[in-house]
Amino acid sequence: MTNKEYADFLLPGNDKTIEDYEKMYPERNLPEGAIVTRYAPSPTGFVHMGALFAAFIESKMARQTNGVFYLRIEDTDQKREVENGVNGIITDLKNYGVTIDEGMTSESEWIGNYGPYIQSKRKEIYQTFAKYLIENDLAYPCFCSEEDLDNIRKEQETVKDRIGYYGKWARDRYLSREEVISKIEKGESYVIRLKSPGKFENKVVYDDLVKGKLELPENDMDIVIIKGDGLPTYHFAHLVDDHLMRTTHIIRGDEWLPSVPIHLQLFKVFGFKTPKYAHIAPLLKEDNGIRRKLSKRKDPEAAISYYHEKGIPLEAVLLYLCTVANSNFEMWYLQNKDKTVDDFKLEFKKISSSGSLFDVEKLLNISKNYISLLTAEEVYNKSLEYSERYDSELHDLLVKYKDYSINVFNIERNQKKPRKDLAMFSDVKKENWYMYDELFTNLEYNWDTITDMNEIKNILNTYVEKYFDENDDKETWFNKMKDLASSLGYAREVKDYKENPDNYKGHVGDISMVLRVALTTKTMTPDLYEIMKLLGKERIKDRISKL
RNA sequence: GGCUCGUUGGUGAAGUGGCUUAACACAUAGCCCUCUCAAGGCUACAUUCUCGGGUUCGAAUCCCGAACGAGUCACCA
Repeated sequence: MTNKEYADFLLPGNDKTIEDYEKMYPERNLPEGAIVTRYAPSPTGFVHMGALFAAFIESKMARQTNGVFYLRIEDTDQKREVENGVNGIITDLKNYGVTIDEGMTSESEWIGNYGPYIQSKRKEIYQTFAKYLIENDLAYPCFCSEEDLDNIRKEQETVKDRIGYYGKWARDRYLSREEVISKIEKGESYVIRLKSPGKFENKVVYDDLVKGKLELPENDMDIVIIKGDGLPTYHFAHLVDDHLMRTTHIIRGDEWLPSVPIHLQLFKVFGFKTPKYAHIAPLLKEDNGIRRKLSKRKDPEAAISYYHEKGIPLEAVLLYLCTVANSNFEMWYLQNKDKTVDDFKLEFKKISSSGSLFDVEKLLNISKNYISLLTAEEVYNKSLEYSERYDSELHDLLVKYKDYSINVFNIERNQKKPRKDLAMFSDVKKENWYMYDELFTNLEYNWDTITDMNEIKNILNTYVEKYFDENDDKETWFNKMKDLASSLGYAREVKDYKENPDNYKGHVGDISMVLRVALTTKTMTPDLYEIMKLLGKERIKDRISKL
């Protein structure tokens, strides 16, 4: 039996060679300095904020160098798979403005010339590469059961040796070919392991784009490359896929840092050019005084759908992620307000090597500023889009009163320092509900300094009878408020009242407040004159008389 | 336990031996402006960079050690 026959015996199936695949997936013809990156999730649910953070950096780096960003699905663990997982990822990415050049576009379709972009459809490719190793005596079958492995580990613990399947502990490493064949003929199941040429005492040095120069022990573990079901492990799939898809930069979470020696070794064994690595720290959350990784299971704010449901604009999320990625972005953006994230050049070197606390407070602040710079029409359109999906009541009102709603959004907006009351589109109803009669029910009035109902009635009646004229401009309107105040024994100016509080019942502000609460029930609203303008004569009189 | 990484305020952080009496932003507090709120303006908020040694005329920045935190050690990714 030749080496080739032996390899075919262990992994029967196709007869392609590595060269065939090299020809099928040639080097990419890209401009100098172009970066090829990928986002490679397993379809186990929806996208996590930390994953979006990584995907954001990956796509940004590709984009700003005129490179390629693609989506590859890592579905080699069939136990963990979730129905419709791929579609969930695609939607989440789309919702957050991360667009792909190549890769999966649905559960089973893809675009690009380096596919399939889903690992379960690449089984033959991995096996071809594994066969090469077997042929060259760099890989071998291992028949250890879970129990066998467990025993090895226990023994290592009692002897206080390093844990793992390596060197003298690699039980099946030296099995003869005859032994292997007879085991297989008996029907024993097996995996394929790398025959690691590394020594733990040796160091491998490599330069991580984020963490800097790192010195790690060489890999000496005979890691599994092909599992019992014929599918590859992450390590092997990483080698094969990122080589054939011509990825230049591997950007991933720093939980992968300890396996870099494995990956470096794999690339070396095949003689392939190693990609550059950038290991980014996870987003953190403070929980009872300790910092831990933001967890999708424990933290609702970890799922990016959370932001979508609240109506936080995707631009704001991206703006925030960009400040976390490169903190100099914040300063740059302050000086370039008319620019967007796309115009900023992200740098690997400026990515923090330790994890950042994910600060929802700051995100909201960014979002608030972002929304304040939009036009009323834009706010309307985005609110419409949001409510269409998440708030049908609001949606109906926005459709029914389109121009009116735009005018409501326009209050204190077209000015140098625009109003900043909306941090997300779910705030629209919270902030503006009283502008819609349909929502102006079940009222609870929050009177401020003046709470005596007789006095309130007196103020309102006097106002409606003597001072209300819907055609007044703002100055006239406000002067009339002052007239009203003084006619009832209140100070025209707040200052006067503060100087001689005993001379007055209150001041013009107290009077305005009565009107404000009567019309909106709230003590905190935007400009009262503007509100009245939009409400109009009939509704003003109506709301006051109903009171 | 082995290996590896990290540690500047409540938070994100700037900072690479003298320009730092530690930038900027968020949060918080106070004042001002003001018909209310939001915004805006002003002010306050680390005498010190986890701790302990060392090198140096000089250290947050360089070296050594410790503490703490994190990651990893699967036929999961």
